[in-house]
Amino acid sequence: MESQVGGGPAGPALPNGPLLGTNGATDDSKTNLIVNYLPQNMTQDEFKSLFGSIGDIESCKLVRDKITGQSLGYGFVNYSDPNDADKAINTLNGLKLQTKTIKVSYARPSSASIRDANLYVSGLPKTMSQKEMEQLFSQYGRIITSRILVDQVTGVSRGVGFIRFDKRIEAEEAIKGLNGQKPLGAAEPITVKFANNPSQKTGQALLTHLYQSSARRYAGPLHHQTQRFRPRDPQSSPLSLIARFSPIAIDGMSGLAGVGLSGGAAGAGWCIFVYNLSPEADESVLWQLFGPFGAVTNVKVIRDFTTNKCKGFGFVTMTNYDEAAMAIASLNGYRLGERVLQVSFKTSKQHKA
DNA sequence: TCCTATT
Repeated sequence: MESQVGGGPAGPALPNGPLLGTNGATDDSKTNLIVNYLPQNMTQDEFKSLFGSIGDIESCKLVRDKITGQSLGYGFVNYSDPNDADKAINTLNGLKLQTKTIKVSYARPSSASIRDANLYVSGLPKTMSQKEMEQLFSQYGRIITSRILVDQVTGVSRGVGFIRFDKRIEAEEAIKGLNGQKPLGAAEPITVKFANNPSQKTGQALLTHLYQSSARRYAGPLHHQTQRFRPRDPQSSPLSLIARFSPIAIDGMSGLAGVGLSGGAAGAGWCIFVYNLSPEADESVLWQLFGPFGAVTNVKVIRDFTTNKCKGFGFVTMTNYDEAAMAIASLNGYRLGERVLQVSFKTSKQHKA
């Protein structure tokens, strides 16, 4: 649906490495997706597992900070089959994971012209809605995302927000046209400038971020998103956290799978047995149920080979014991539609030493 | 005065 770069502009695009046209068949605009608003603690393996549940993945990448290894909260998935990409958008877009609602959409062709196109806007009238702000900016180009920040308690606008344009030149034009201007009937002029670069975070900010993103989340599926936790006792946080967020931990599944944990074939973690799923149940329902409790590395719905219907049970693998225990405590007896789930740690009969 | 969308 997006017009491709070959649309005819004789301008200085495509410096030397065209993304397509090599053999006439490399158009990935229908297989390549971008995924936004991922939970901070999702790993590459979890990311791959989630999107691999839809269909064969050609490649996927969770984008991480080059230095800290921390997830930047978005990633790319390239499916082998365009139909699977379409299916991923239809079934995974809007999926709630922890406190985030993920967004799944086709990736635009990568290009320098779409980078640094994010604007920070302040001084907005408190009454201005996101839609009104978009209307104000839309005259300068195609808006990819917009957001108005609100007070976490009252929900009222803080008068600041973000506008991401498709192209950086559009953002530049918007600054020229709107910075210092008064929107229609507003008492004060707004300030429009490029947003801070995410990589500008100080070490202190990063540390704070680590503490916050690791604070225990609520107990219960899919609902309230309270972020009001106090920083934990410093003594209780450091090592497990650092391990969790280090590059070693992120890529460590391959080499040390199963060590010290009840491992399943799916990899290291705590395997959870989920019983009384409906015949129509699919992987996404397991992600929805367990995702809010913490790091989920794998989900599997057991299906009848011939009918392809769920046989009534499935498995979920979670990385951390306390999150798994919380999920079990909360979801065992949980009513899903007309059914009451039974949830417990998987009892392993194999491999009795 | 900053939500985290370009490999």
